[in-house]
Amino acid sequence: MPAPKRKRRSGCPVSVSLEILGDRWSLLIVRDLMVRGLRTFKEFQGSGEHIASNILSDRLRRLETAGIISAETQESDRRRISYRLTEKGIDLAPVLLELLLWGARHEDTAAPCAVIAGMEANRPKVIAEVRRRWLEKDQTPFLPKFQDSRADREARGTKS
Amino acid sequence: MPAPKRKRRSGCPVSVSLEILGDRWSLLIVRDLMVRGLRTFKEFQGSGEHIASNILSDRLRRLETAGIISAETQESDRRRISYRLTEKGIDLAPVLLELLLWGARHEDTAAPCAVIAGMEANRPKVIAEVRRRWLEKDQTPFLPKFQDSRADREARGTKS
DNA sequence: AATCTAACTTGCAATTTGAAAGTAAGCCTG
DNA sequence: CAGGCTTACTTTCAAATTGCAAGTTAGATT
Repeated sequence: MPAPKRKRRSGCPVSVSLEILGDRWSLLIVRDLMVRGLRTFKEFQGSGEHIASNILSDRLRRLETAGIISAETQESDRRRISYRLTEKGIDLAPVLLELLLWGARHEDTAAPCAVIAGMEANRPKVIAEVRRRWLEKDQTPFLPKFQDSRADREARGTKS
Repeated sequence: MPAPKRKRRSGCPVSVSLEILGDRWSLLIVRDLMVRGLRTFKEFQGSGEHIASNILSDRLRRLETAGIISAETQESDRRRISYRLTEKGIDLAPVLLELLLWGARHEDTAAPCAVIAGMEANRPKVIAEVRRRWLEKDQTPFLPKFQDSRADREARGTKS
């Protein structure tokens, strides 16, 4: 309902969503906040995909401008800024879940089949759990880091 | 299961999906194929968001390489190339649907509330219908073009 | 006071985008 | 069957974006 931004390419909701989220990094930050319990700049940097600090800074600003995350300096250490998903941000859970399921089904990823099958069969439960964790500020990781893909591991195994 | 591409940022399925789909255009082409019945280069160009021809060409190539669409030159006119979603491509329906619902809920778009509410309440039916149309090559548009947003219309109404 | 740390900025080269113009293959018309 | 159209691209080139490395600044720590 809110936010009449600048000029849009079109009024199509898909197009509008993609203007906000359509890049290689924004949804990864949302993922880190949503299912990995990460909160700070430094944690995002160490998140495995090696985002450059200027890009991370830019994306955090855009996500905040878009109302998807909010920033708050921590009381205990005022250098630290805690980022948190807004309601609009947590509402991206279904998008992220479907992206995860699609990637796991059609690409070579490090996600265990059993986990994926479980999520696929219980979408509403997964969403509800993610949402509950957000509400209660439960910060324990819901999903692990999925270190590397099968291809990567094999490449390492069969060295050269 | 297939396709061990080149080097991945990580094995996380979300990250992998975003490496393939994470840009402003790819999913719009998928949308045009999935719900608007568009098939050809020219039709995509006229789809409302004004994609440049070099970008469109590049994205079609990438989507084909990724196994999301397939290309076939038409018998009737061999200049014409018909693009079609593969199974992997039609499996993006849930991703697109969730992006649509999120955009419609949180941004100012041209999608009628009633339509959105209907889709939100009947996700499986919407997906099934989209899939059925794909299987049967039913080309009649499932969703319209969503000409422009409320903001746009108001701006035009209150001219200057 | 000196050092460390977190979250940025800045500089700059390399890549990507986007608008416009060009091209090549295949149709179509007189 | 020549000349003009149409479709699907390429090419060109300026502008914007990315990514790496090297600062910078406010605040904590020793």
